[in-house]
Amino acid sequence: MPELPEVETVRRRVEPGLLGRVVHEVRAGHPKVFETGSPEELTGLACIGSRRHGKYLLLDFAAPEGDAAPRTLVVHLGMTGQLTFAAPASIEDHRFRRLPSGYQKPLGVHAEDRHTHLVLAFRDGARLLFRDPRRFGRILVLPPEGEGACPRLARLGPDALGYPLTDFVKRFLKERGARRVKSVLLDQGFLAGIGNIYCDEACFTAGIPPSARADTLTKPRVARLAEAVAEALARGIENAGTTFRDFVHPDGSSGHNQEDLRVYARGGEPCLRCGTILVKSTVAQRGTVHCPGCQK
DNA sequence: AATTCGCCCTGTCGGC
DNA sequence: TGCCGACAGGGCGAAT
Repeated sequence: MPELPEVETVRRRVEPGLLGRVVHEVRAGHPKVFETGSPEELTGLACIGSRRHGKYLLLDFAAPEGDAAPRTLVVHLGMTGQLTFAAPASIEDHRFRRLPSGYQKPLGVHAEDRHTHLVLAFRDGARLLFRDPRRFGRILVLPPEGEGACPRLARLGPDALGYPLTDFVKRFLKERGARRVKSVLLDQGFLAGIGNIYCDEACFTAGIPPSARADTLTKPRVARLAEAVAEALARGIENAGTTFRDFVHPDGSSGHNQEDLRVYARGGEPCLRCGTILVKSTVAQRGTVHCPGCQK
């Protein structure tokens, strides 16, 4: 489930291939994937840069000569979204799919299939593909002035990457309410980019149970939580994202942060720090793992 | 007003 | 072996 580190990894790795390339042809798949605007509007435009806000990837396009109106392609990967880039001469790998035994995948770009919902074919033959079997992902095409008016983006709080710890503490204390800690961290309006994996990991590092009521945390513990969130995200990016099943880099390769996780997906296994058996439960309607020994 | 619930989706996995 | 229910969960609108 692509969260901030996964999206940032995709952004960094897909941008070099996109810069300067001009969209020649657009193929769109399932209509429900497209929420606002149409990808056809990108035809003739060149990619001039990329941004990210929380889990949203924003690709900016402008006319090479400057006569057509610019557009921003907004991509949310949802649960199973994959954004891949095929260089002009690359060969499609029809074996591109998850292997039953683990996260090793053949290198290559997936062939267009029934789950491919967007293909941007560039003039030189390169292609950007969006594939999403479960279709929780969304694609929006916005004019520059449409960004502020887009409800999805407007609802987002500040991006979690590089967010000042003092601001985190201040706003957490002010906005936490009677919710559980996990509920606050997952709230994209509070902070944009944290999902289930990095939430559980940060709570473990901070020694806070995800189910604790947010309004019971003392200020020092909130400060620890802020640090833990920053640390979890930074490590996720260093490790190029977490690949359990579907997440892939634009070239089809995998992240390796899954080897560095302390609690997520480790329910029933011993805690790496104290040996206590990790407990799996449901908090804020999400599968949650924590260590009863380390998180009190 | 704040918080929780139900729904959208398909592939995978465990149990029988 | 094969079928089937449970599960994964981000975000949004509805319900409480």
